[in-house]
Amino acid sequence: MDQDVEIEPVLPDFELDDFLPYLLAEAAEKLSRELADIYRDAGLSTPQWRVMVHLSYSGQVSVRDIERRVSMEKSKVSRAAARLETAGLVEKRADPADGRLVALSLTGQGHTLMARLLPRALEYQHQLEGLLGADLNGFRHALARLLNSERRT
Amino acid sequence: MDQDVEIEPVLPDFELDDFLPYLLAEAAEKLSRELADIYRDAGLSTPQWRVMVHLSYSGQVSVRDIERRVSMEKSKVSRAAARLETAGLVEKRADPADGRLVALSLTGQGHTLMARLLPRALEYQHQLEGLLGADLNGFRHALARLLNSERRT
DNA sequence: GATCTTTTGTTGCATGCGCAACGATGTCAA
DNA sequence: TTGACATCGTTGCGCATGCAACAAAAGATC
Repeated sequence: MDQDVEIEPVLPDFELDDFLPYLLAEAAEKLSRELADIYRDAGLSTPQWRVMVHLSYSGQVSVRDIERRVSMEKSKVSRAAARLETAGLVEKRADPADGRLVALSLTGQGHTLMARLLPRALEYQHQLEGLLGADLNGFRHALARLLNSERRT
Repeated sequence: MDQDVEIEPVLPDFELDDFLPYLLAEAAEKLSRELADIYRDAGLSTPQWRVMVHLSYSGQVSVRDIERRVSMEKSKVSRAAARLETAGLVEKRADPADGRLVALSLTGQGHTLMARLLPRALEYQHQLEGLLGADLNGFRHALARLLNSERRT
């Protein structure tokens, strides 16, 4: 009778607008784009921005330190650092204690730049916090849970 | 006296772990990575997955439709669709009404694949919802606010 | 000390991306 | 109908990325 009719299983109801990984990706991309408006004028790419931020409050660190702390591939960090050095914003020296390590630090120029950019980044953060209002604490709590959770499988 | 001493402005206190754009980016990347475990076995890339999801509940659409709906570059959609067609998961036909449009739709094979993958994606979603617990509503609310907000400056 | 392993940072290579340019089709106005 | 303009999808190109391979340095083991 209907043996040559393709039986297509019914797909479950899937609403993309309710799907958390998708929503989170969209929101993250939007915030990243808006934040980039702050440092793009200074000629910084996103990886370069992250390295600069890390150097701003961590003093003298190695590539490996940044890789661990900011979860960037070490090759990404290495290339970002190379360009920052060329731009005169970062200084690369050999660690005297361990020859494998590279000691990255801000130059005076880099320091001056971050003194200009960081307040604007913080202002943006305050804007976001104001926008979230009463949901801010729950939001932070939820993010922390997601970041610290382990995959069940 | 100290006229040749470089005066370095003090950088504002900036804690990366409290910075919302960074936290959001980290969480989004983590969830995306975990979700990818579900569809990577099927040989799908992330853009391909998004196209498949959209086709799963939108029926027959054009490249432009997906571009608008899923906020992917049209070139990205185009290439993803081309590979999905090669893989036999998606069918590309010319829209009879408008020759410029391409009518994308799932093949039987694509339908079968999504019938297998979508429940697993939903299960992952349920895991996340369970993890967030009481913070879920606030979290969703906050995400909606961020996504719908307009840049002030 | 000699040898093997581990760690650190850079580089080569293949791949995917965004952007612009393009051809093809459709729309509008005169 | 014709010509100017808009829209859609693909493709070429430059560039960033992730991964693996690599050299240099440090550590471990004997």
